[in-house]
Amino acid sequence: MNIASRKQREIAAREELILDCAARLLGEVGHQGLSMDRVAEAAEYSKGTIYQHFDCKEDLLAGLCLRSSRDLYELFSRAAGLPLSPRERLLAIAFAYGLFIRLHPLEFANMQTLKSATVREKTSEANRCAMQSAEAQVLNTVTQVVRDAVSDGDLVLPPGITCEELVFCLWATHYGAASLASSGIPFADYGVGNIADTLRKYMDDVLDGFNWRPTSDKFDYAATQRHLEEHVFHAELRRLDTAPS
Amino acid sequence: MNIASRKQREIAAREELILDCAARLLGEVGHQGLSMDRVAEAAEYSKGTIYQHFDCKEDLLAGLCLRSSRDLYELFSRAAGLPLSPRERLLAIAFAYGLFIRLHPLEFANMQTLKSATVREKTSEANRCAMQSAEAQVLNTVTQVVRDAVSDGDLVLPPGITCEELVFCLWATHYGAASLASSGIPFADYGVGNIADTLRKYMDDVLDGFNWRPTSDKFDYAATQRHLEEHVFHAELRRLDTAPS
DNA sequence: ACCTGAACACCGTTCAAGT
DNA sequence: ACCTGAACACCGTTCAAGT
Repeated sequence: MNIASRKQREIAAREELILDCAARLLGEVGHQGLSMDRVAEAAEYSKGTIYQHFDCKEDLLAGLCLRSSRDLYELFSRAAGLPLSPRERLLAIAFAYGLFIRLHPLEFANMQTLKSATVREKTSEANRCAMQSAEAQVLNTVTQVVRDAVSDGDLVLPPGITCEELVFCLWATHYGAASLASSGIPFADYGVGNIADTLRKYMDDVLDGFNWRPTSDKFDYAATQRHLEEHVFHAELRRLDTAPS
Repeated sequence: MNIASRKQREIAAREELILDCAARLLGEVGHQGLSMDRVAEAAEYSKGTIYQHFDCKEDLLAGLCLRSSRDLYELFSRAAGLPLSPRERLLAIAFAYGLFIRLHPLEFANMQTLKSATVREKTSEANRCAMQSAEAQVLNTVTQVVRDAVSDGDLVLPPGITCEELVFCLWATHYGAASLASSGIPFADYGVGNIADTLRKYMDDVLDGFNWRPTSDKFDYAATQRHLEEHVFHAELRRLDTAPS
């Protein structure tokens, strides 16, 4: 029994090593250059051993995506747990999302890849379930903030829309904006210079439109933004400035 | 001169033939199965000839994407040109977008692929420019409807947000929702059963929040929706019912 | 029992050889 | 001048042969 569990730990450690190597390779050679050969070589195992851990390449990518989801969950948890009003905490989550994408552009691109039905259905069931539950954790973190706003009386949802549905639409907006922003389409030519600023302004207007109190004419959300930048996520922002990949 | 122009026409016709074959193959073998070998075989030309038309595989996919953008532009033009109020016409455009995605799921997936910076930068400059101008046409169609609303006095934009920026955010929302919807993530488990209905309801609330007149408490937009389904896009919807791929 | 790496099928791309 | 398809390098995946 003891031997078996030690063996299990070793296998888990090797899986982590493989994922570490894959993550590093992603940064060095990009998504296209990441091949099973290179992963095997970097991890100093044979390809057959890699395939004992991951059913196929997509499954390996799913492993990376799962890690990213957990990183994202940590950032979201920090944002959602701040001693601020629900609307400020939602702003903090949106900020954390943009921050995550800027900190980990390749990991975000990989998460986008995994949001393709054809890719996803090739992953192992174990990894797919794990990803699903990680995604649910992330979503629930946001949903809870909206629920807090409702129970505090800050937000009255319009009839026919639930907290979960609102969160889905907010997610779609931010995910869509991030996807388009990373597409290389020259939006500046269309009159959209700074996408992050545009999105933040738009979300202010949308939440004001939902009459989510305190509305932005009664509260200085720009000050919250500065607080997030200068204190809450200061360390992460510094990492961005020093290493602009 | 005459001979040269005839030759040019023949080359253009062959390019269309190649794209026809590629589009058909996309439906038959999917994105993964679409190889340059298969395209060459289906078009009954050698691979070398295919490469005379398209610099690389990504360039061929860009050719398909360009066609899809033109199809989308046609649908949007019809929606934007309806003899209805600006807000109804925006609803019609949103409907057309959802319709396009349901009619051409594989083409939409291909357009998503082309919205990746790494893929896009491999395409030929000619195709990239053509895609860009096609995208601009699509975007401008929507922007014009918003401009009409502003000049009619139906919509007063909040300070600090332009028509173009609003359109970008609306696009991000619908694009993001469509991407997530086609990801295979089981949103029903999170409490979002029907994504299309959710999005429509949310957009009603958002536009009401912007006080875009007539607001939905003064006007029956569900009736507009029925009108679109039963008359304007009736033929397309029938195609969907008869051939549910 | 576990790991290896040669072998296989396939793919994108090129280019010398044909017509 | 234009087209062809063999050849090349690479990739994901498998599995017989080792230890």
